[in-house]
Amino acid sequence: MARRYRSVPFWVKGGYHRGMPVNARQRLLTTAEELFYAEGVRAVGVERILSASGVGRASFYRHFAAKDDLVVAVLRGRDERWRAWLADRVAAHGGGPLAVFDALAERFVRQDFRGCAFINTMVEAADPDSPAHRVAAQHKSAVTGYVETLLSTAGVAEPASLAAEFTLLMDGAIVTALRERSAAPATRARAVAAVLLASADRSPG
Amino acid sequence: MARRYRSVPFWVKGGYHRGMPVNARQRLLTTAEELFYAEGVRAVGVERILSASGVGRASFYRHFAAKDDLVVAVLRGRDERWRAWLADRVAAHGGGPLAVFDALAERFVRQDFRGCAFINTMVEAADPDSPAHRVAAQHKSAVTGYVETLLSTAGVAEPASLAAEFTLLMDGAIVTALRERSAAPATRARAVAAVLLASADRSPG
DNA sequence: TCAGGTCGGTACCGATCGGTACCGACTGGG
DNA sequence: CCCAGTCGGTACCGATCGGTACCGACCTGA
Repeated sequence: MARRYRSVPFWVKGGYHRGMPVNARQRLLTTAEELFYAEGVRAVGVERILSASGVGRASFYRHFAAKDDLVVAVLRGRDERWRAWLADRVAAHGGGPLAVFDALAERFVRQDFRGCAFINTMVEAADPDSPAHRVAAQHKSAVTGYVETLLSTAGVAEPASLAAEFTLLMDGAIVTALRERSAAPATRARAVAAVLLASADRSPG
Repeated sequence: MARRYRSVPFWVKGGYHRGMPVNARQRLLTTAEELFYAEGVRAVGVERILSASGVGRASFYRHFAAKDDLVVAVLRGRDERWRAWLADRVAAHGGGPLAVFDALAERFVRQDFRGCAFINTMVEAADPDSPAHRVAAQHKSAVTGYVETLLSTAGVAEPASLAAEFTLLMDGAIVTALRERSAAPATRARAVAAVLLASADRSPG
C-alpha cells in the first residue's frame, strides 16, 4: 500500500527549482494526461511518464498505488476542466444550446486533436465495470445534463430527449472529426441540431 | 522475411482433423478478429491468439510477417463482411435509407457488442498514417458511399451531404450504445435522420 | 538539532511483449 | 518412395511491462 499525499508540502511556497511545475503529483497528472490523450493509455508505459515528467519511480508509487489509479485521477481532472471549458466557450458563443457545436469546432482544428478522451477510454478499457470506463461514462452523463440545462433555459418543453440527441450528435461529430480532421463535422452536427431545435416544442412564455 | 501463403493446400479438400476450421491462416483471422474486437488490439498478445486458435507460433509468422499485418488483414476482412451484412439487413428492413439504423439496432442489443471495430481501431492506432488507421478510415468512407446510394435511390436530390449527416448519426449512435448498451441510440438516431430525410429536397420524378 | 516526510535515482523483480530458429509429424504430387 | 510444403510444439532472444525496495539529498516543524 503506497502512502498518499496529504496536504500542501513545503516547496510550493518557497523556490523549488528541481522540476518546473508545482509538485510531483501535479507533474505526473499533467504529463500523463498529455501522453495518454496523444497515444492512448495502454501505449504509454510508466517509464515514459517518469522520464517525461522528471519524477522518480518511487515518487510515482508514493502518490498512486498503481498505474490505473493515475489513469482514473487523470480522467477525473480532465472531466472537470473539460466541462468548465465547455461552459466557458458556450457562454462566449452566445450561451444558446447550439453553441456546444461551436465549442467543438474550436477543438477539432487543433493539430493535437485526438478525439474525446472519454470515448477513447471507453474503447480502450473494454470492461464496462472498470473504474476508468465508469468515469468516462459518468462524464458523458454530466455533459448530457449540462446540455439539458441549456435547452431548458432556451425554453424547450421536454429537454431530456433533445439533450440525448444533442449528445449523440456531439459524439458523432467528434468521432467523424477523428478522421476528417477539420471543423466540418461540428458545423454539420450543428446544422442537424438546429433543425431539431427549430421543430422542438417550446414551453409557454 | 516470412514466406507467404500461395494457393489452396492439400488439406482443404481431404479430411483434415487437426484443427477445426479449414486452415491455419483462416483460424488465425477468425480468432484474432474475435479477440481484437472484444478486448482491443493492443490488449491481445500473439500468445493469446496462438493458444486460442491452436496454431503454432511458427505457422503464425509463416502467414503474417508481423502482428500488424494480421491486424490489417483482419480489418480488411471485417470491412467486407460488415458492409455485406449491412446491405443484407437494409434490404430486410425495406431497403430505405433509414433501414441502416434498424440494422444498427440489431447489433446494439448483442451482448458481445463492443462498438465499431473501425472506430476502435482509429482510437487505438493513434497515428493517422498507420496502416490500420487508414483501413479503418477507408471503411467509413465506403459506408458513407453506400448510404449515399441509398439516398440517391430514394430520390434525394443532393445525397452526398445528407449521407455525411447519416454517417455522423450512425457513428454517434454506435458510440452512445457503447455505454447505454441498448437499441435506444439507434432509434434515437433514426428519428433524427427521419426529420432530415423529410425536409430534404427530392429530385423530380 | 533532529525526526519525519518528500524528493529523484537506481537496481531489481517476475511476467509478458513481438519475433526467430529449429524440430519432428504429416500429406500431397511427381 | 521421397521431396516439398504446411503443420503444431518449443526453446530462446532482447525489450519492455508494472511494481518493489532501498538510497542519499533536501526541507520542515518541533
